[in-house]
Amino acid sequence: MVNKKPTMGRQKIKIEKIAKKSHLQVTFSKRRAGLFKKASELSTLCGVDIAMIVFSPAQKAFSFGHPSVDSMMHRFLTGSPPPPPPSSGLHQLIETRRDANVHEQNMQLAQILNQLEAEKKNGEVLDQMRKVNRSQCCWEAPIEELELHELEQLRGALEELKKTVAKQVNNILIQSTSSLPFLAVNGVGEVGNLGTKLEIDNASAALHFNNFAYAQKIC
Amino acid sequence: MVNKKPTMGRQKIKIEKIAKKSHLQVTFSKRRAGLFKKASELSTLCGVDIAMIVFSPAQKAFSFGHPSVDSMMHRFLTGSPPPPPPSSGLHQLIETRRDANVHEQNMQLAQILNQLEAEKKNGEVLDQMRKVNRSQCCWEAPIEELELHELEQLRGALEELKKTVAKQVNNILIQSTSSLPFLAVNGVGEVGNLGTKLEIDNASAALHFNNFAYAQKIC
DNA sequence: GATACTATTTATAAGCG
DNA sequence: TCGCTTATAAATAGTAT
Repeated sequence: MVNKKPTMGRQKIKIEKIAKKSHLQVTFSKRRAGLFKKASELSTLCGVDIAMIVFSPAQKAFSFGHPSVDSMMHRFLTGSPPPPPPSSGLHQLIETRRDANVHEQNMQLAQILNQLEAEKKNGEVLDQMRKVNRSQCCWEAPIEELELHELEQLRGALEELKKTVAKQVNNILIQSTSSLPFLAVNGVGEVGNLGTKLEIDNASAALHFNNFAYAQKIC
Repeated sequence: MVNKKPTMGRQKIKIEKIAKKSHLQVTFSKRRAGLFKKASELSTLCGVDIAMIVFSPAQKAFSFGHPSVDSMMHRFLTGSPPPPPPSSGLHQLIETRRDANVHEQNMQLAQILNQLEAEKKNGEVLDQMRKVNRSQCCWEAPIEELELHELEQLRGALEELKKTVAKQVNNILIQSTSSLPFLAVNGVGEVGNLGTKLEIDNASAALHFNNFAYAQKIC
């Protein structure tokens, strides 16, 4: 009887950058799928919202977002008052926050997540940026030298944002937003002239949640 | 001989909303940790960027972000022509992009991811916002009525950003930013009078990166 | 890049302190 | 809420397609 097994089976590996590119590619593919599945399961099991973005080694990006965005935006816009947070001690909370640096970071994250999800919905942020960008151009000549020193400040800040976007144009991104069953729908299409591959996993799911929803309303 | 085993061992479960609340809490805790660990591993193994936010059942949010941005941004900004997309067809890509709605979304995602990671590093974005906010105040009176119609546009766009942040104050967020070993540092603290719990997993990871830094420089 | 096929390594559902 | 243990469910490394 030959003891030759078909494969070595799973081998233990160190968690460190994989050198061999082909190998890395396979691992990325598998683990990304696994990660998304896990996220999807967590979302379903606990009824929570999850947003995630993963940039592939090839400069493409995969994103996963659980449902919630829809319902969240809905409540948000329709203004349906959320149950949990009793608006009572809200102000105190706000005051306290000013001293908590960590909170600021958290806020930023939350804010960004919001935008992120919002964009997915209607591309609001991009519109904002364009608007800013346009305005900017109009100014440079006419005002700059007058006395609007402050304006420079603002402009600088905006430019940063604008540029960040502009600079990333060459990053072809793949976005796949899915919820469970996670691999349900799958559409593939070619876009652009660089052989860019666009993949979209989309399974509109059952969301729950309303975070920023009331935030808007209360403050 | 008693065949009584100490435990049932892991049992198979259906991927569906967990009813028992105490159970759900435990599962959430464990799986979130597992998810973050997986994300961390993927990030390390493949050297890719990952950003993720998870809202807990209690309206708190956990976020995970891996550094990698640096490598991406670095290549991007230092102009080192990224292997795949030869910067040659950049303009074409930009043009093409205008017609690809999906690409816009992707860009937005990328941009936001960037900001997100940037904040984690030094709260630059927050600073930006504050700056903008301040500048804004200085203007309102002096210029507004003159002829800077464009300015209004810009201001409006900025206000949106500012407001988004301000409006989210009541969302206590738990941010855990970790890289491997992922559970290294762990701080817990109580905040506010709502029994809000703030948890922070912080493994000042070895981030590398300065996004807006060179962005500013290059553009 | 994505899949299929196993042998193994991991992640975890339960249960207990 | 956490931490720890155990038995079992899942994920996945190595390969080949």
